[in-house]
Amino acid sequence: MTQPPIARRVTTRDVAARAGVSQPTVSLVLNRNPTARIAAETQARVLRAAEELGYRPNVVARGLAQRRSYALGIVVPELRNPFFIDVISGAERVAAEEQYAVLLSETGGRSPLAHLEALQGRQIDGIIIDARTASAVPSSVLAQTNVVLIDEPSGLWPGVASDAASAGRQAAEHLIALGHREIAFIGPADDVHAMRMRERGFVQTLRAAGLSIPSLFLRRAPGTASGGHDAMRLLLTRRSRPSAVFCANDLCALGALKACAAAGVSVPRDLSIIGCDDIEMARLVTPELTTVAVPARELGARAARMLLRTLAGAAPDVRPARLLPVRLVARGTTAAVPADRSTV
Amino acid sequence: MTQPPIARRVTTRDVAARAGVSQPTVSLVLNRNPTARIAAETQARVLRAAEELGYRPNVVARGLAQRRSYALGIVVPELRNPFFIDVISGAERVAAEEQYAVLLSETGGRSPLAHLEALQGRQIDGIIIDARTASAVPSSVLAQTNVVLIDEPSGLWPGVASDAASAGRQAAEHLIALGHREIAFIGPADDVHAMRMRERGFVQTLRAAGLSIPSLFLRRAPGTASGGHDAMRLLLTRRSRPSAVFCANDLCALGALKACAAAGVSVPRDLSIIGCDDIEMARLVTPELTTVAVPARELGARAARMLLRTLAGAAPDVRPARLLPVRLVARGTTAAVPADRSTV
DNA sequence: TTGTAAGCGTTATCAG
DNA sequence: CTGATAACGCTTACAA
Repeated sequence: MTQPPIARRVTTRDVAARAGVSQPTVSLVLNRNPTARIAAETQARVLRAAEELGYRPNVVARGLAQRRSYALGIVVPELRNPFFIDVISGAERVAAEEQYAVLLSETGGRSPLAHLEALQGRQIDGIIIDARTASAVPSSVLAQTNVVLIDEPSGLWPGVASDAASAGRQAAEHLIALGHREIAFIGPADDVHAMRMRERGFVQTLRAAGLSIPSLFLRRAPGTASGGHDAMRLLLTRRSRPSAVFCANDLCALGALKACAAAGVSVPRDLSIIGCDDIEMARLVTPELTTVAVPARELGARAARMLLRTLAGAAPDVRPARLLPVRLVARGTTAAVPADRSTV
Repeated sequence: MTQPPIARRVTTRDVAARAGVSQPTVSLVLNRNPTARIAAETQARVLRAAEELGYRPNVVARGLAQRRSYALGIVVPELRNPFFIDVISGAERVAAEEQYAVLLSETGGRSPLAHLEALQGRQIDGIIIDARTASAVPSSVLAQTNVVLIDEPSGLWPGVASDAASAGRQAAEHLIALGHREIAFIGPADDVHAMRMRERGFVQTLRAAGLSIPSLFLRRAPGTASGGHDAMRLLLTRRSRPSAVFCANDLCALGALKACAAAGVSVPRDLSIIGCDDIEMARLVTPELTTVAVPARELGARAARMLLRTLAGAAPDVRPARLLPVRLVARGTTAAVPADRSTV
C-alpha cells in the first residue's frame, strides 16, 4: 500500500502541457470521432505530443466520468464445461473488438449473488449470464444492469438461445430412423430451459412416433461427465437395457460412453449414444460421438453484440430472439439397432 | 449514449446526507479496518444509513482515487486448451476471494501486444500471462505492470512453474520400465520453456538409459489435438514404428490416440501413448490416457496469490519459485512392450 | 472526532 | 474554435 502498484502514467494533462493547450482540448482532439471543430494545427500539435509522450488513455477515469466502464461481465457456473468456454470465447472476441473488457466470474454454483454484486460494484455496463445462475438470483439484482441470458428465452430479459427443442427432435428422429425403440434419456434435474427443451423435443418426437420412455429409462443426473457415467452405469445394471440413449449434453454423453466401455458394452453395436453441444472432445473419443451441434461461440458472440447494441442506445429487446439453428452430426456412436434386438 | 446505461446508484454522498455527516466521514467509517477514530454513535448512524439505502461502493471510483483497480488481467493464447482453463479457474478463485476481479483476454495468438495494452489501459493491478504470449511482447510493456508468468522461470519476471523436466523424466522412466526402446516424441516447436523442459527431461532420461530418439521419431507439431493427430498419423505411415510415444501435452496425446484408433493401431497393445497435464478429458477416453499430472489450478492459484502479495506491498520475487511437483498417472494407454517386439 | 479541501484522469458544459 | 469550470464517486491529508 505504500507505493502505488500502478506506475504513474502519462495523462492528458501532461499532453496538454507539452502541446501548450488546455487539458480538455486534448480530450476533445483524442476522442471526437469526426474530428471535432478544433484547428487542424492544434490537433496536430496535440496528437504529436500524445505520440511523443506515449499517452494511453485511462479507461477507468473515462469510465468514472461517463458513468460506464466499457466492460462486460460474464458469469458462468463452471469453467469445466467446454460449452461455456466456447460461449465465453465468442463473447470475449466481439467484446475485445469493440474495446470492451470482459470480467470473468465463475460461481462454482456458490453464492451467485455475491459474484453478481461484485461485478456490479465495478460498474459493469452489461452482463452475460447463464440461465441457471440467473434464476438463482433475485430479479431485482439483475434489473440493475443490462443483462443477456444464454439459452433461456425468459421473456423477462433479453437473451440468445439455440433451438433446444429442435436438438431433442433431431436426436429422436435420428434414433428412430435407425430403428431404435427402447430409448433412454439422461439429463440434469435442474430447471434450465435449454435442457428442458432438449428433453421435451426429444420425448415429444418419440411420442409422435408411438414411442415412449419408460420411467426407468429416464435418468436424472448432473450434466457432467461423472453424472453421465453414473447414470449410464445404473442403466446398464438392469436386465432390460435401452438400445439407445440421448444425453442432454456432450459431457454427459462422454461419461456415458465411458461407462459403456468400462462395462464392456460395445458402442454403437450394443448401444447407441447421442449427445448435444458438439464440444471439441466429441471428435476425440473413439468412436466419435454423434451429437447435435449447438453454436456455442455464436451464442456468446451474439450475446455480446446484443449487449453492445443496447449500450449504444438501442432499446433492449426482450422478445425472444430467433433461435439459433442446431444440427445433428452423425458420427460413430449411433448405429442401426442390431437385428437380434429389433424384434424384441 | 443518451441515457447512461448504468443506473444511478447510491453514493457515499447520499449516505452522508442521510446520516447527517460529511461524505468523507462515510468513507472513513466504511473503510478503516481498525475502526478509525470515529465516534461509535456516528459509525452506527452511517452504517445504518448505508444499510437502509443499500449502498454499494463504486470500485471504479475507488480505483481512480487509489490509483489501483483491484483487478487482475489474465492473458492466454487460447481457451481451447483445458490446461489454461484450469489455470484461469484457479486464479479467478483466489482473486475473487480477495475481492479482485479478473479480466480475461484470449489473444488467439494474434496481436498480443494490443491485448496487453488494452488491459493496462484499464489500470490492471497485475497480470498473469502465459509464457508464449509474454515472449511475444516487448519486455518494456510487461515492465509497466506487475506480472507473473505461468510455467516459465525466466529470471526476469516472477512466475510459477511446474517441474516440467521431472514430467519428461517420469514419462521416460515409465516407458523404460515397461521395456520400450523405440520411442517417439511429439511436441510443439515453439520455444516455450515448459514444453522444452518436458522434452529435455524426457530425452535426457532416455539417453541416460542408453536410448535415443531417432530424428524421424521426433515430431514437431502444434500442441493441439489436431497437431497430435497429424503427427501420429505420419509416424504410423512409416514401416518402422515406435512402440511408445510421449506427447508434450494431453491435447496432443488425445489427438495421437485418435489417430491410432483411426489407423486401427491398438493402444496400448501395439503402441503406448503418454501425455502430460492430466486434463479432465484424459479419463474420458478409452483406454484412459496415461499422463503426467500437472497442477494447473494450483499454478493459477499461486500466480494470483503471488500477484496479490506483491500488491499488498511485498517485493516481487523474481527468483525462480519452487517448482510444483508433477506425478505420473499410469492409466490405460501404456503397457509393457509386446513380446514380439521386444526382441527387435 | 469530524468537516473541508484537494485530487485521481476523464468527459461534458459552457462561456469567450 | 478553444479554454475554464464543473462533475464522476471516492480517498486522503489537513484543519477545525
